Amino acid sequence: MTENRDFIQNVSYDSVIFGFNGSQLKILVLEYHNTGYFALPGGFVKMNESLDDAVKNGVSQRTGLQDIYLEQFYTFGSLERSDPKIMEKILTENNLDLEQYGWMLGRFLSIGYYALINYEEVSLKPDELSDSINWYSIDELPPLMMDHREMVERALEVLRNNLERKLVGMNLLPVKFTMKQLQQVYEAILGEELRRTTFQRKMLSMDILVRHEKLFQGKAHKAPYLYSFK
Amino acid sequence: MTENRDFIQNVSYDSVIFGFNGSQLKILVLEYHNTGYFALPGGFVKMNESLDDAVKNGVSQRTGLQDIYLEQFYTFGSLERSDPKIMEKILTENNLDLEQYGWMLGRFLSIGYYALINYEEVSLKPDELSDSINWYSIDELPPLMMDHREMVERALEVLRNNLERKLVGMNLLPVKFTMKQLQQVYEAILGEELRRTTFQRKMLSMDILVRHEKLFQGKAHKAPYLYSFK
DNA sequence: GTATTATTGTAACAAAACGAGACAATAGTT
DNA sequence: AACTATTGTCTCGTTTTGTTACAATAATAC
Repeated sequence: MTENRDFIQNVSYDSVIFGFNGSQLKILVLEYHNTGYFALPGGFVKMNESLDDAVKNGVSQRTGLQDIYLEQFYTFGSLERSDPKIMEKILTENNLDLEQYGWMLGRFLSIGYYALINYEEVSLKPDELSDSINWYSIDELPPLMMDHREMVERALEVLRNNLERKLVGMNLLPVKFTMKQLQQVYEAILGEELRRTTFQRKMLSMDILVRHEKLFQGKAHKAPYLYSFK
Repeated sequence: MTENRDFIQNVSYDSVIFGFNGSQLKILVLEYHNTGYFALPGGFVKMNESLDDAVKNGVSQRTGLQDIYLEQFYTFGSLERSDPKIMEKILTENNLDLEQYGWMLGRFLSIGYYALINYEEVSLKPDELSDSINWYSIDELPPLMMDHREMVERALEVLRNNLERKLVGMNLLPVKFTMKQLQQVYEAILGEELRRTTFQRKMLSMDILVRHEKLFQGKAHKAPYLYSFK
């Protein structure tokens, strides 16, 4: 089987890119040309490039964003996870030379990263092999190829565990946001409803927020304050 | 540079093997022949072997244990972490052919795992390249080569985070243990002292322990109960 | 034996955190 | 001017945690 000396062999990365549309947690999923295969955005690591940079560049290219919040969550290394049949179909449907790209059919370790990005700011760009990249709500995902579904589950699990210790909201919300928006981010990630008063009290007591002017939304009720992270 | 087709190229694993000697948290560190280099036990992943199995086998061989509790904690992928000079010295001091083992001098991604094992049960075996493998207290480690020190720090960090969610004590203690021993494990991992009464109340309220007979230690005070995990 | 000692198990009370409900303030609608 | 939905805050009761206290007890010293 052929190789590609530019990349580390048998290693890939996959990214679970989270965004928040105001009410739902979403991730980016791409679809490969004429195959029906849905997949997480992924890529390979160049021989003279750090793992973090490889992921950063890949996510940047697809989202048009710089300064992306990334967190590594797991490395997938089972034998069963790799499926040369699937990769072969993707290559042939893209009219790619199996001689040249045969290295993609081998067994791969894949390092999983999740990204938290501001949903509003992205401008999506599919890569060469895929004809679309789109947001999907995390509870309405299409069937994902290989072990990508498991990757999403595990990313979510780690994200939930990190929720208390890292300022997750900062990366999923605009700079200024209401308490309700912040609560909705937490609820979307945890997949459960939170008590409004308890949530508000806790957030305020943590001393991480700055209160700004009120936000007048043109609604028939009291206007909420805007907050930002300190 | 030569290759070895049996292994995935440019990928290794390293293991932080924790044990508890009754009062201190310790890890296994090996020393390479005639080099002064101290390192974490590591190895490579065979092309037809899962990542988990590779680590399991490596740790088994060095400790003589089966059924080892392993947890992956991070994959290290910077460019600077690899140092061909160090690897070259290790190879030459072991009289190994640079032509045959030259693939070890390249750039490596390394997947970090930590293991929790029963200190009493191990029978240590150095591998071919190292002349010793020994327990070191985590606050009296020798200078470790490359980024192995950082690996230990990060393993500890993840272990601490997992302390509440996983039954860490089960793997570091004998089957039956006293409440004080359990507390000492927690204190050693957290690096801080815990209140005896609060700790005891919390552990008992979690409904994970079974109380057995008392342990008479020949000491001039009340004998503690022995416990095991449910 | 009996007093002594250090440690253990648990109770008791105080302080802090949290759940649940209530209510006043208020931006816009009717 | 009355009404509506949402927000910010307070209260009160419950649960959890921190702290102190104390009785029980296994071995030792006498």
